[in-house]
Amino acid sequence: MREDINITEVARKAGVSIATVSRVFNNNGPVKESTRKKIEQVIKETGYRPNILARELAEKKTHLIGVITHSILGEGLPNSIKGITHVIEEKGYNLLIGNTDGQIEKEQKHFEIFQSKRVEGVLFMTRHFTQEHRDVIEALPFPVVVLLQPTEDEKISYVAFDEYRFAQEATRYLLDKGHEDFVFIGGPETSANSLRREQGFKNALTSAGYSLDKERIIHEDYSIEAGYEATKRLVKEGVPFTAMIIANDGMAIGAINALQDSGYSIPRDVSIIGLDDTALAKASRPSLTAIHYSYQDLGKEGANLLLDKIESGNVDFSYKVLPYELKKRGSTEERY
Amino acid sequence: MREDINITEVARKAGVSIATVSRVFNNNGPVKESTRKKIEQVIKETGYRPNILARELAEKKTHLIGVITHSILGEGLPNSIKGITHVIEEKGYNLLIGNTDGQIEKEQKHFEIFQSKRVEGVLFMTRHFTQEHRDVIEALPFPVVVLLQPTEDEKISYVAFDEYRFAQEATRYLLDKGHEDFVFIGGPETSANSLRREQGFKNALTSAGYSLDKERIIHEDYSIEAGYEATKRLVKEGVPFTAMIIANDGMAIGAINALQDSGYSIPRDVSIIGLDDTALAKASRPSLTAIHYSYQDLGKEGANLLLDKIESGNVDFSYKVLPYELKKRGSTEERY
DNA sequence: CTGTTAGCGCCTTCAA
DNA sequence: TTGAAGGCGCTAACAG
Repeated sequence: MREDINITEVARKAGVSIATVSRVFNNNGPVKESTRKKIEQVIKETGYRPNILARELAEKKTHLIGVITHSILGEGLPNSIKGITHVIEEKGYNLLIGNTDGQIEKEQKHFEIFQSKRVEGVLFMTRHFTQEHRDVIEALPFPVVVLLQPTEDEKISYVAFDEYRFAQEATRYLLDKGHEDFVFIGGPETSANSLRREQGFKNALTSAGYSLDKERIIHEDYSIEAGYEATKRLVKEGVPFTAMIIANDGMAIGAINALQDSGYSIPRDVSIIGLDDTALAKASRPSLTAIHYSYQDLGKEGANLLLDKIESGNVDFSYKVLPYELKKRGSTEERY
Repeated sequence: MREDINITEVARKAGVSIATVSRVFNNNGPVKESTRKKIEQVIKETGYRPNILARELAEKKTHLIGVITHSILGEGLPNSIKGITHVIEEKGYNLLIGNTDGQIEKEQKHFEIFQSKRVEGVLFMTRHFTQEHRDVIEALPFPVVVLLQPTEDEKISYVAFDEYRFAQEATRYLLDKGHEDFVFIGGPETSANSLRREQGFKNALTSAGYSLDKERIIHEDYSIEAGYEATKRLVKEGVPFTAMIIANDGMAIGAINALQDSGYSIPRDVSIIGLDDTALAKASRPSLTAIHYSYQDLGKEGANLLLDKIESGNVDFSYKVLPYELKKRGSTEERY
C-alpha cells in the first residue's frame, strides 16, 4: 500500500502548476508536448489518480446511479442489476446499491443517503408502490424510475412486466386445452405483483363463465417447500383439480414434487404452469411450462430510461411494459 | 423534483452561521435549544441534505467499500453481496459494485475507478488469482481482501472455502460406501476453484490406492445442459461407473436427469454428490447429496475482515477458511 | 454558545 | 502555452 497523492504534489514534482496537470489529465486545453511528457512521467511514477470527490464537487456531477432494491437474491433481481450495470458502465456511471430487505424504513433511509451522496438518479424496486412512495419521490432532487411496479401516477416513470395479462394468457391456454378445475397458488397477499397475477387468473376464468371457490386461491411465500406443502394439503382435502397456475416456478416445482409423491402423474393428471421461468423450470422432470420474461431487459430498459432523463433533463412521465412469452414444456397437456 | 440546497442557504434562512448548522446536523458541539429548533425547522422545510461529497472531501473519509466481482448471477454471489451489505451498512458504509464479467481488463479498470472514488477498501472476487493481481493490489492505497481464492501470498488477506478438502471428503464418503468406479465433472479448466476440487477428488482416490483414466475427469461450463450432455456421452461410450462427484449442483441435476432418461435409477445404479448446494439440490428427485457452504458467511467474514483493517489501520496478512458440511440426501447409496 | 476562517483536491476562468 | 486565484460545500480549529 502506498499513499494517496494529490495534484499539488504531482505539479510540484513536475515543476509546473496544478492547472497544467489538470489539463494533461483531462486532455483539455493546450499543453506543450515536452511538459505533457514530463507530467505523464510523474503520474506514472507516483500512481496518481485524481480524487474524484474533489472533481465532482467542483463539477457538481457524481456519475453515480443508485439502485434501491428489496432483495438481491433469487434469479430475477441479480439479472436486473446485471442489465443495469451493463448500460450505465458503458456511459461512465457507477452503481451504488441499497438493499432494503423489504423494510420501508430502509427504503426511506436509502433515498436520504443517496440524496446526500448526490446520486444523479435512482432505480427503485419495491414489493408494492404506495402513496407514501409517490410523496417521497416527488420531493427528491433527482429523477427516479420505478422497476417492477406500475406507479399509477402520471408523474413517476416506470418499467414493468404485464403480470395481469400473462397470468390471464396462461390460464386461457389451459382453458383452451379443456381444463375446468383450476387452482392458483400466489405469493404473499402483500405482494402487489402476485395480486396482479391473481387478478389476471380470475379474470380469465370468470370471463370464460366459470366461478371459483376460495380454497382454490392460495397464498404462500414463493418457496419450493411452501409449494410442496400447499399442494399436499389440497390433495389431502380432496379438492378436485386438473390445472394449476402458480405464481413462481419455485412453488411450481414444489407442487410437481408433491403431486408425484402422492402418486399422480404430471401432466397426465394435472397440468401446471409457472408464471416465472428460471433455471429450475427447465431442470425439473417433467420440465415446467412457464411464462418467460427477462429481468435483464428490465434493468436495461430502466437504466436507459433513467439515463435519458438525467442527460436530457426531460423528466416527463413515461413507462414501458416488457414482453413475455409462454414457454410450452412438459408439465401441460390437453384434457379430454 | 426540487432543487438541491446547501448549508449556506440553510444558515441564511435560519439567520445563523454555517458552523452552527453543521453542529446541529452532526450533533456535535453545543447549540442553544432555541436556535437548534429553528435550524431543524429550516432543514425540514427545505429538505436539506448535506452534500456528502463535500463532507468527505473535508474529512478525507468516504465510507465507501468497493466490491469487484466476476459475476452477480447464480445463487452464490448474490448471497455473498447480501452478507457484505449486511455488515457494512450496519457500520455506516456504502457499497459500490463493479462487475467484471470475468474480464481482466475490467478488473484493472475497476480498481482504478475505485481508487479515484477513494473507496476505503475493496473486496475482490475473481475466478483465478495471479501474480499480476498481487502486483496491482500491493500498489493500491487501500486494503483489499480477496474472496473465494487463497492468495498464496503472505501479504494479501483472503477468505475462502476449503475446496480441496471438501472434494476429498465427498469422494471418501462414497469410497467408504464401497464405490470403486468414479467420474468427476468439473467446471472449466480455467477455473481455479474447480481445479482445487479436482485435486481433492484425485487425492482421495489415489491415496485409497486407485488410479483413474482420463475420461473420468471431464470439464464443462457449470450449466445444467452441460451436465446432461456430458453424462449422456459417458453412458453412450459405455464407461462403467457407479459414483459421480460433480463440481456444482446444476451439472449434478443435469447428470441425474441424463441417467434417468437413459433408464438408470438414482441412487440404485449411480450415486451422485454435488460440491455445491443451492435450491436446485433440494428440489431435484431424488434430492441431491451435496456439500453445503455459506456464501453469505463468505461475504460477512470478508467484510468484517476488511472493516477491521480499515478501522484499525492494521493491514497485516490474515485469512479465514470457512466451514462446510456434507448434506446427505437421496442421491447417494451404499454399494455392495 | 456562536461566528470566522482555513483548508480538503480539483476545475475553470482570466491574465500573462 | 502556462500560472494565479476563486469557488464547489463542508468540517474543524480558533476566537470571541
